[in-house]
Amino acid sequence: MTSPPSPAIVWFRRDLRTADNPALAAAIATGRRVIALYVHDEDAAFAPGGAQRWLLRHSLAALEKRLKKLGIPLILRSGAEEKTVAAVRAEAAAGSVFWNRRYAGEEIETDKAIKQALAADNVDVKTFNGSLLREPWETETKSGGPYKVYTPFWNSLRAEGPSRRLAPSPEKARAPAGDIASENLDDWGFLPAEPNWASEFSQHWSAGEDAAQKALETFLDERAASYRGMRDIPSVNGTSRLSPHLAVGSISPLQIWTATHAAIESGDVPSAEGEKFLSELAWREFSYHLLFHNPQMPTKPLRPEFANFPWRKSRKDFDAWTRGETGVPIVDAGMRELWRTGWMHNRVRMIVASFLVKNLLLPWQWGERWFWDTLIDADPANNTASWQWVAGSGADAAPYFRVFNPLTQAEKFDPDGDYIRNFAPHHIAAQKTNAKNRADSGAPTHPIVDLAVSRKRALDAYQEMKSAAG
DNA sequence: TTTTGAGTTGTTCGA
DNA sequence: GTCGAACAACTCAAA
Repeated sequence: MTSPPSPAIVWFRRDLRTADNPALAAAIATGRRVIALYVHDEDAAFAPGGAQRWLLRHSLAALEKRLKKLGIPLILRSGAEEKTVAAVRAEAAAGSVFWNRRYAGEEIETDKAIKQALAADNVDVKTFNGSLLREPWETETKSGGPYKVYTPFWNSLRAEGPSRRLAPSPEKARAPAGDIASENLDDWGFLPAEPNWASEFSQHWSAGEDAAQKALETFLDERAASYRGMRDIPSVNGTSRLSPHLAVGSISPLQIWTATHAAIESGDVPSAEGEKFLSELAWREFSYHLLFHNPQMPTKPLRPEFANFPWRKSRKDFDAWTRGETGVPIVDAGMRELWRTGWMHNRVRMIVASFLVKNLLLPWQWGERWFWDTLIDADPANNTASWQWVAGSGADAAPYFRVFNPLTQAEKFDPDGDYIRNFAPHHIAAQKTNAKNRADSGAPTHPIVDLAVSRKRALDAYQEMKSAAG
């Protein structure tokens, strides 16, 4: 007599959805019983930061509901990833484990080790691309290497298109035969208690794949047609706001790509607008391309001459930046939007990052860590690649002499001061009492650094680095 | 192999 | 107020 086929485990990571989930679809297609597993490892590289835990809590709850409709429970376990996956595998006597790939260096190492250990126990491991349009190694220059400049990367991606098809949406899955122990989501402490800094988050964000699909539809129906003109105005809801969903995988870039192309083809979205949106999605792909080919990117400058850059180490200035107390209106507004909503408009991210790195001359790694902890959409590739881009140490980075002037930026992109009024109203009030005030978006009340002096200081520091390197 | 054109997001200065 | 040049060469990607 032969024993019944063993169950298959699907290990969920940053792919918290049932639609277009290649690992889940493949596991169900085997016809075996399916165990859906999520592991929370406090010590993992890129363990979620504080704000993202809020999103994760709600995204996991949504996934649990979705899986229940398919007929299977979501098994929650905490502990070291390698040990925990092995333990659940053994308990359930699973014969195979499926997952969608990750791309940060430490994550690749972890997954490799787990795969080897499982293979040694004769467990079949299958991995998939669930998070990118193309695998980072599938896109190459004509001479065979990775891209280091965005535009040719984008040209190539647009010409080649995604390298996979949408995975079929599952309708039913076979539940595990016996009970498999699961922890309680609410015991993980992902929601803040006192003080509840996330009290406003739910006004701005909804979690789960249904909410993600709705957000995508709304964007394509109502905002994509004016994307190019509106995407840079922080007081306007002009962007897709899909980044939190992408970060935890409640939507896939392929779902976005496919829907956007359909909207272009049906004539609902002008192609120039839709293409611009897709080119922003391609920045995420480019960041993953860079991360895969430069595993040290999260901590070390890509350009070696930055290794000895003369960063300042002022905790005091850094704290003022984190609290939105720099005295520079649009910088303070941005940092307060981040704290209140778990998100910051892309234009303002560039402004506050430039201010930290250039005007305050503080290490981009400090800013990266703060963003990691406070952004609900924190992403290992996007966050590190973008900070390096602003600092000038990254691939295809801004030239060193490009120092944003936060007042000019505010006049340009927040001309009526609507954004500043929303998040840092005290600056507007301060100006109203000043007879000689400039435009609403204008002069800071008491900036912690003089903008002209600190700009010069940044340019000198870069000059110094260059002479030292040369 | 060599050459050539180009490179997300800007600011300031001086005519 | 507007506009072009300077800022700095350097690396990348493709022909």
